[in-house]
Amino acid sequence: MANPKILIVDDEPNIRDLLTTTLRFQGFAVQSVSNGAGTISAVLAEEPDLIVLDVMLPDMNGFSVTKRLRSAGYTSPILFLTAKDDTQDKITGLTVGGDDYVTKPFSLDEIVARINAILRRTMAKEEEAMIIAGEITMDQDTHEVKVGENTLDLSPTEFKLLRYMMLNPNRVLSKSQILDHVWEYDFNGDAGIVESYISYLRRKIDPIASEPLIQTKRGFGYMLRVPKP
Amino acid sequence: MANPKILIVDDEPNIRDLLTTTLRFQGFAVQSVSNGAGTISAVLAEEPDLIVLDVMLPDMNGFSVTKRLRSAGYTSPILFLTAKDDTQDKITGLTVGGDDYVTKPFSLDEIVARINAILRRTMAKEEEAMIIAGEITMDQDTHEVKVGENTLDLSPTEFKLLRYMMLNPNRVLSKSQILDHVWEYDFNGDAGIVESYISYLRRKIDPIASEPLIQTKRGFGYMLRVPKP
DNA sequence: GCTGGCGTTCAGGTTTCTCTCAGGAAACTG
DNA sequence: CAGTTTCCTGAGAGAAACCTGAACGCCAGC
Repeated sequence: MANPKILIVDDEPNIRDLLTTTLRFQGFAVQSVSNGAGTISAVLAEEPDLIVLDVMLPDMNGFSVTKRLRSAGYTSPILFLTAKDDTQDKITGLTVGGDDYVTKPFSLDEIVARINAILRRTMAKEEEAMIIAGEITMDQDTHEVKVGENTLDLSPTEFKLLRYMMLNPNRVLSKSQILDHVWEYDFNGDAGIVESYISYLRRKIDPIASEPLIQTKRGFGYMLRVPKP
Repeated sequence: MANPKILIVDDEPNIRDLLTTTLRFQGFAVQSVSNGAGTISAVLAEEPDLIVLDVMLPDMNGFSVTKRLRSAGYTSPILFLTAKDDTQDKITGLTVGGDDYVTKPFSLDEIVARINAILRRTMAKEEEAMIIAGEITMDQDTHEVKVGENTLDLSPTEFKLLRYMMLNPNRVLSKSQILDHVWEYDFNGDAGIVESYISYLRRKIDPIASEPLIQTKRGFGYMLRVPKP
């Protein structure tokens, strides 16, 4: 099967570029438009497998766009981008079927994970819900993480950090790389927070792992060590 | 495949020349421009496989340039050059979609290694993460170095020095040559530090190697001896 | 309103690294 | 063989990178 097609709808050029670059790098075929009016024609022309749709557009809102898409016969799922203070019922009104939403500002890791989760359900992409890295297993649907037989209890950020590392095993990841992928794109703090969270993860993983799995590569970053298969 | 094309964007002529010469010698097809305005047209005309982009340009900053490149449909990776005292949050947002950054002042070895790492991932250049020189192997992704079956634990500088020597085996490398490639370009200390680091390397390698691998060519420099295959 | 979990910052402590220097060893020169 | 040059390496000062406990504010749920 060819690469899934994704259409991005957002009026902020920064967000559009950020998403376009990231998703292209993930192997998706990406198109983007900046307003609601262009969405309909782009969808009809491209027939994307998924739409990333900002709810607040200058010319029309997510309801109108969705309504018009649905009545035009488009049935593929939509991932909505909403502001954090949007009311819950406004959001639930939008997400029917395989749809989902993430709040702005998001982290890139988050968006990619959600998109894969949706596509896993709608296209028959089997088997990818489970991430396995050595003795650690992570179920992206249930958020269950295990080291050997022991279940790990992680905070949301710990979970995302570990997921990012598990998706890039045996590779040195710099602190800013981690920051860019795991934290929200407008995070404006110090890279020291990565050190803190690495410390938290170690405290939870090391006591039950057979060996230290998170290694420090001084001067370069961190690495999740996974033995060769 | 033809040689990868690289575009260098920096306003300091010294840096431009330094990079141009080095990268041409590495076999890349190199072009260079001095400001942000010229970048767009150069990119569209040349379609480089990678851009080396100084974040601080006189006419516009790296963010603006990147933004305009991305919205012009240019998707190839960018290696950013940033000042070391730029706060980390300025760097944040840069390492997305295969992009990377190095801080000024850099070492030539560093730049070349990063460029190759990026191209390895974006163009399907497989298998080159591993550098092999006789009984020494070096994995550039995991930073793992082995002599035979034994793993070596190296400091960052030791690692870079050994990498440079492994990339130039059976060739006498003068101390100033080593200094130019392994140390940052503005380092103005004594060449004696190379002696120190050669000594460190020997102390770690010789006990587990079958024979002394680093040879002194008195009056000329050092050489990593690798038997013909 | 209270509580507890979470994200974030910060500072002290610790480890590790870089770089310099100087005395001694080795190699070359005449 | 004595003098000279070059190289080797131990010791150590200082800096950088890293780790971690503690504190604070925020927010959700009770």
